[in-house]
Amino acid sequence: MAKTRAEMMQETRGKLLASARAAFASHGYAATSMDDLTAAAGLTRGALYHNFGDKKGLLAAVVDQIDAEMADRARDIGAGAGSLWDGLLAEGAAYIEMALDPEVQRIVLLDGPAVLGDPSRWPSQNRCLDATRAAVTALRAKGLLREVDIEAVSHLLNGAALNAALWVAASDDPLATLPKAQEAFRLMAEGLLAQPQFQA
Amino acid sequence: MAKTRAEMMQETRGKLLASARAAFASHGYAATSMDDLTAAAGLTRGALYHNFGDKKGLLAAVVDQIDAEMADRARDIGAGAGSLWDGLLAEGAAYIEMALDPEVQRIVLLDGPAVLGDPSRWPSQNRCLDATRAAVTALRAKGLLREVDIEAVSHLLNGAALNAALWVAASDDPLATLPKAQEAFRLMAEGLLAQPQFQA
DNA sequence: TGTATTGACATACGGCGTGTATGTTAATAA
DNA sequence: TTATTAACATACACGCCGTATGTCAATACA
Repeated sequence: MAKTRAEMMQETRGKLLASARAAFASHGYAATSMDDLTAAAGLTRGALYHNFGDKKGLLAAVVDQIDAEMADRARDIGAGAGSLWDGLLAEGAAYIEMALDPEVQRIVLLDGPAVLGDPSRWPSQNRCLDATRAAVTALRAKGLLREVDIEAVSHLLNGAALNAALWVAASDDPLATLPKAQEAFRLMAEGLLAQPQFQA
Repeated sequence: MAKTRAEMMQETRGKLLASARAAFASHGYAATSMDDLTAAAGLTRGALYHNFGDKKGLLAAVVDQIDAEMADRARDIGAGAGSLWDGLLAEGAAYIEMALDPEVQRIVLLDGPAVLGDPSRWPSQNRCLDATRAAVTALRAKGLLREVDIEAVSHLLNGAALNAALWVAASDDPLATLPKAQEAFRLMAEGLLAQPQFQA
């Protein structure tokens, strides 16, 4: 069966995204040229500009893709936990672990915010924050928390996990550092939510 | 009195740093050209490459300068507090507030890590982290904490403050959001350090 | 004091990369 | 079957970084 035109386009988009992910992760956004990128995918810059507008558009698409995968994974892990509390803590631990991936670290955590500008204004890179917010919101809706500024708490927890992840990735022995970071994060999250102001 | 040569050089370095701070903060690192930068300072690119090596070197110098100012300010605020506990919390609040400054936000928090690479490997942008680490270390030395993984806690607190700062800066009404972020951060830090594992 | 030398900075040049304008070809529609 | 659109390739113009070279004043030295 001959492929339809829309299918072909999806295929080229996929090739470009895959090539961009590899290139951005290994050399960084600024140091990768569109020529090399597209050549590695067996295409030219014409396809790229036609599909993604410009270089920033391509990065935005890549960030969005990775962010979606992270959110999916975090949600599965959170849903597999016994309680909402455990789910929130497990998501945080998973987030720290996922940031060990160079693609996540370099593209989503470093280049993404710098190139795309203020993260909170962009639709991408917000799904993980949305997951944290949803977890905190659920806790409050269940009556397990009260008077929580959900936004503030979400951003604090996300930032803590993010920086912990960067620390882990930069450490001499990431695999040994990871559990320390996850344990400290768990203590932090529990300590915050155990504050008398929040307890129902 | 005629200025000596070293004084002249310090003066040009200062001019270039000041011009770079303004340009990087307003347009971002990538969108700033060395020609415009130096022309605004009444100089040419020759002076820049002679003094800072390359564009990254200039950014590193700017980040270092701002970071030093932040650390000084945080240290003053921390030293003015009554206790070590209050000092640590006050430094965190001050950090969140300082990140409202576009120079801090854009240059130190966004472009710095992306362009200069892994923050923990760079001497700059670590003084604020050093301050947090020093505060936690002091608490432990005083016998007020035990069995704290100082590194993990420092990175968690720093990351939380950083992300909170970005959230505040991006909010519709930063001045109204700031106290919420600071309050939530205080609760988080207190909650973490109040964990039974840490209490002496 | 006169000269040599160094160093701070300016100028000139080459190369690379982005973005756009134009061209080409294959698929859909009439 | 033909006209049109859209996906993609090719060609060009512009800007910017980094380096190589040049210039001139300040210091060192005799």
